[in-house]
Amino acid sequence: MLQEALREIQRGSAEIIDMPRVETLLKAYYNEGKTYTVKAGFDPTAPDLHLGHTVLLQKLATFQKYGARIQFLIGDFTAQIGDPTGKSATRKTLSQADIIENAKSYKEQVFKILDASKTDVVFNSEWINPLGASGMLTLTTTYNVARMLERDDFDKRYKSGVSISISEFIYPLLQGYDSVHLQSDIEIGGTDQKFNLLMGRYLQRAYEIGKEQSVLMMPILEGLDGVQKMSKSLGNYIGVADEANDMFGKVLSISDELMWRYYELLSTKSLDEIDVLKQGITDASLHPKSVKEDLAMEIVARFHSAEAAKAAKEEFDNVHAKSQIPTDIEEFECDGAVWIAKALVDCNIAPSTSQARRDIKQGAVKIDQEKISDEQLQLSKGEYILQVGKRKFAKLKVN
RNA sequence: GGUGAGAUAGUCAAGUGGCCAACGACGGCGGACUGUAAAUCCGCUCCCUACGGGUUCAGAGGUUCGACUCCUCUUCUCACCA
Repeated sequence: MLQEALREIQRGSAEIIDMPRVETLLKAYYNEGKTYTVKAGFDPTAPDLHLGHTVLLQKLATFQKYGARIQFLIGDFTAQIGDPTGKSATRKTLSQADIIENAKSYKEQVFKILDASKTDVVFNSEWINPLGASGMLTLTTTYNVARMLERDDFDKRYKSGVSISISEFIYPLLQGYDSVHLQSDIEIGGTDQKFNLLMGRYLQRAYEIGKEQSVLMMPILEGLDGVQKMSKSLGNYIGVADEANDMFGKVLSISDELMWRYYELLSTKSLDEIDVLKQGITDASLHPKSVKEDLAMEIVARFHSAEAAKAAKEEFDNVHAKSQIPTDIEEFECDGAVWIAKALVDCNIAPSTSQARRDIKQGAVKIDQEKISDEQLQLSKGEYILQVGKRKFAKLKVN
């Protein structure tokens, strides 16, 4: 039991600092029923989560399974500074109302994964504001500039002459102080957070609270392309709020190799179960596609429902395996005869008439399942199902 | 503060007076093959009801029949020096 717990906790992690202590905590849980705390910090600015964010949540859920109480920290105070990740420095400050609103949508999304009864949602302004100037000073005396400059991106920026504001130095200190206040036993975060995570450990020692948190770092999840990290701006993400059909399709579009990565980081299947799947593919008793479908079903079910997952799979089979038209297509209307290229643009399935013409020329455009080749085609009165490529559909009603 | 280099389409990167809507690579899109996988092959990749027209090469002027290419100023980036 303990061994299994340890394995699941280590699963997929990039690095764990002070694993022996994690072991001690778990032993205490199994032997004496003692719980422990695991902290993870989140930015209140972006409640728009994608699967990359859920890697961390998934790990927290694992901890919950093995006796942890989660400190879900919303960094409302630290958000005013902005983590110095090297990106363009200043970000706009959020109003109190915004933060509350964001926190609310966080909860909606997050508790699809986490057990709310074992989670405390906390805001760090709660204890940072009361610190006051003297508290802040005390905090800053615990560290020095030379060590602060050890942080990789500070080092690079300093050497290349890019400005670093003093407030950015404060950021890691505050994040570390959160761990002091919360008396966290373990903190988890992305690998890019290493410096800040270790700061928590260091400050707990400096403040002599009688423990030093262990740190568990999760790797950054690759996006659909399998190369770059999953991010909204790269467009290679699966959003937790994505439509069930979309989500299903996106998961199925990943490569076989990436599938295992997703299994490891996102699935709730145990490592043993996953090994069985891998074995099945090796000896050809399982088809990779069906294994991928299982993963897609699991993910869709998590954020929607089991029924939605089933429906998504059926829809997918219909559309792709049997190449039928999807059941749920966006509808448009227009008046009078319409030029086909214009119609494609109006229905948002082509970006410009130039592109639409090219698509037609290349045989990518279908009307009611029939491939067309005439760029000059005029659509007269009636209803049409327009299609560009394999994925873009629209229904157009010409009046 | 001084000196030098540079700013080209989604990104990187050619192009130094007409052959330039601009080589190439990547990405993206489409097609073939498939499992809407990967790999591979082929085509497309500024806009416009288009064998033609329009607007592009940091910005503003100028020289020229003609400029991404030359000149001036402006803004920004980078390197070296201080």
